[in-house]
Amino acid sequence: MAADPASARCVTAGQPGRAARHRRPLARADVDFGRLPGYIGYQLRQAQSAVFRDLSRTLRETGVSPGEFSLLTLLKANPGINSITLTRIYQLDKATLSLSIKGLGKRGLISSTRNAQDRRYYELELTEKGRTLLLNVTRRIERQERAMDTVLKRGERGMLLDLLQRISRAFDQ
Amino acid sequence: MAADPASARCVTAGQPGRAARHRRPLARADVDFGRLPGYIGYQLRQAQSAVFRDLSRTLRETGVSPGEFSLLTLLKANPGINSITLTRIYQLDKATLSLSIKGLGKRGLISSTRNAQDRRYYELELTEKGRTLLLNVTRRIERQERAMDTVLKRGERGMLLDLLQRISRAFDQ
DNA sequence: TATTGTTATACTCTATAACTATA
DNA sequence: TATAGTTATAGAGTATAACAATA
Repeated sequence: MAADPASARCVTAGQPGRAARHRRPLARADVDFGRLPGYIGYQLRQAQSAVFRDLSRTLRETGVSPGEFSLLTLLKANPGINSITLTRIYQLDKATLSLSIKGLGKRGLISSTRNAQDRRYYELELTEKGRTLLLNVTRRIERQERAMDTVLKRGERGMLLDLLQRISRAFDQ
Repeated sequence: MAADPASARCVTAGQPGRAARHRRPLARADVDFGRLPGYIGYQLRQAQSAVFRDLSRTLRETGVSPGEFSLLTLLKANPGINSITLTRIYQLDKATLSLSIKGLGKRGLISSTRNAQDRRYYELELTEKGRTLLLNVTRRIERQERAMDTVLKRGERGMLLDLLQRISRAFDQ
């Protein structure tokens, strides 16, 4: 692939050659992406990071991160769920989740109640404050989802969700 | 927070109620995901992290991270590119990219040549060692891509790539 | 003055290991 | 002995700010 081997090697600075074409920074449009755009892994990362970047901005004033939003939503739908179940869902270590849960608890968004039948478990639940904040955050999330719909034609959202789920499942462990 | 005796503020431990249903950990199938599965942002994160997790395992013995793979590929396709151009592509801070580049340089995978016309620029290029390693890494990446194809029907890869690109562009700054 | 690049520092997210308590 | 959960620590990956060199 390297046309002229003399073109760089740390010593040829200034010699005319391939590299000399890049004296000025390339515009994005002039960059050759090679096979990257054909890789699902690459496009997935690009899309995810663009969405994540936008979402972090949108959620900043709520003080809730995208990951915490998922956690709160799961807690709302499954009051009393414990952290071991959450680790199975997220494929995160229990120590990692323990920190997230501690953070949400410190902010008064969730409560943790020891189970009387088996005192090793803590039942997690949204507090009133947590429920209220979650409503606000959910509105912002859904505004972002509607923004995505503006670049999707009818039926394409469902298609995309299905394709993404199949990719996830393909690598489930 | 769970270990905190103050968690007794929840006081309902042991009382029969909603939480009592969850004395034992829920299986994943029994968890209510609420509206999460309908959010593109959520499915994107799940898919991306599943793929990333698998890839990190696959690439471990090469010593190259997924992000470094993209960087090396771009360097191969655009010999002489400089780091400012790379920051535009990746939307990463120049300080962040400087660290990645330093890492690749230390491992002898890329060379950095000062431009003689404008000595502020460094032209980046793969070394022979970098080219050889990239071939190996690319083989692994493409094996993963073929694994994804086993869950996709004819035409669906192209559809997915197109949808992901549109989502990325929708949030391009 | 503006641009390319580096370094110091810090923050977030994550994992591993060692620990406590409970069963 | 096994399970739920916490804490300490460390490693990525990232950003901000201050800086040096060059234009």
